[in-house]
Amino acid sequence: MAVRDYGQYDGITQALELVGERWALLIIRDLLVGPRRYGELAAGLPRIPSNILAARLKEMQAAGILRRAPRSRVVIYELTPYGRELEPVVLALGAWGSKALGDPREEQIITPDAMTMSLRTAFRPHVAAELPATAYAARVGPAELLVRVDGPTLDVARGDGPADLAFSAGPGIHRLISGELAPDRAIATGEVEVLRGPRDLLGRFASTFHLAA
Amino acid sequence: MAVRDYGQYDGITQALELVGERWALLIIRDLLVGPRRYGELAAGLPRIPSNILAARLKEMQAAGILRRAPRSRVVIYELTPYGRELEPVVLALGAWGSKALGDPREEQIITPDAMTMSLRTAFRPHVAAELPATAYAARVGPAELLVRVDGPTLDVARGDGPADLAFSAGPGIHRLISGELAPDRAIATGEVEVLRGPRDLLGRFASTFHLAA
DNA sequence: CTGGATCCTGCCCGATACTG
DNA sequence: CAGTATCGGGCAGGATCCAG
Repeated sequence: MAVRDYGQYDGITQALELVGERWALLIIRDLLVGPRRYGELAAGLPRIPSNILAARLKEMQAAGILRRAPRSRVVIYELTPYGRELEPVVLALGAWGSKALGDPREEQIITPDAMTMSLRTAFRPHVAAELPATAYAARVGPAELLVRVDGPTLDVARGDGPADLAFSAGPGIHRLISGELAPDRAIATGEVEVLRGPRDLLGRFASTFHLAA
Repeated sequence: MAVRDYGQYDGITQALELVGERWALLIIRDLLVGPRRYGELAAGLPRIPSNILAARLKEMQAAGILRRAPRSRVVIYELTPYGRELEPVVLALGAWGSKALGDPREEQIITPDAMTMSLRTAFRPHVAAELPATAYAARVGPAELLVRVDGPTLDVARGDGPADLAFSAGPGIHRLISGELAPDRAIATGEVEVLRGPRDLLGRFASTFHLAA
């Protein structure tokens, strides 16, 4: 730890020493959605080598960012309060990076946890507060999410459920959120397919989840 | 770029592909203070190998984060507007990391640019707005900074100048900003030495620059 | 002298096999 | 299922060298 060290004393450097290594912040991203088992983390990060996942978990545990918690026969990993304080960092990174997202390449996948954090990034509570409570069932690739907006609060859960609007989308959903693609055009081009519910609710979705340019 | 790829399509992953590699965000940190020449960047990051610095500059230039700008015979590097949008990310990282800063190790240094960004991180504009305009001349290790607070705006420049309060501090200045160390105790223990001006202005400094727990 | 490019060494990462 | 062990390759680290 002492050799491969940035050698500076300030907050940014310290942060990078703790979570600056490869894969670390993606593990944090998934744990911000909820506690996860080792296998769940591995499934959400298909390209991570298992030794790297194990190493990162150990390092971040030693740093007080996450903890191994035994839960009725199985072990789960969960963020400590200090680890949860990384949420603004992850949201800021997500907001910045999403502006540089082009079209997805063939091998790029969208995982449920990544999609959940993207929605949290794009969520505009002050806009949502003015709108009626709405539940959306969104299927993005293989990810099924139940998105409940109630006033200024957002809840995203995996799986299906009762929803005012159910739709299925490809990665083009990002262009909808970025405002690059208008809701009705998204439906017209087939990038978003409405499965149940009034299709004009997609406009409400787009104004609730929006990343400013 | 295609092999060492995270393989996911979302904002956070994209951000990490652009600025997630070693040293990248420290270069951004320094460029957020102002345009810098190659040698200035190298001086502010003493441990970076020159090939890595050159490589990062090229990569981030290709990504549209910074640009090489010829300025009267010399080349300077400056952030593009998109690169400047990383400021919230860097500030969030700095705020988070500074909470984990222990005592500095022997070899850890404080550079002027790092200190400038630390001050920006800790600056509380709403508090400063209630206080009279104040100029501080702060010497932290080898870094000499002129810190001007005028209402809700902050300006940090290198070098000396007219100031209401001039003080010299070690790395313990971070404990002052974190609230761990009261201003009068910082003076009493010698962690901060007031060179010119009324010493109770250090209290104003500490309430202007403060990181919430 | 500044702004890099080049070389070599070593370690981290990536991939996979293997084990409690 | 939850990791550990092992090995090869590639990026990082450090010194040196080159061009304008």
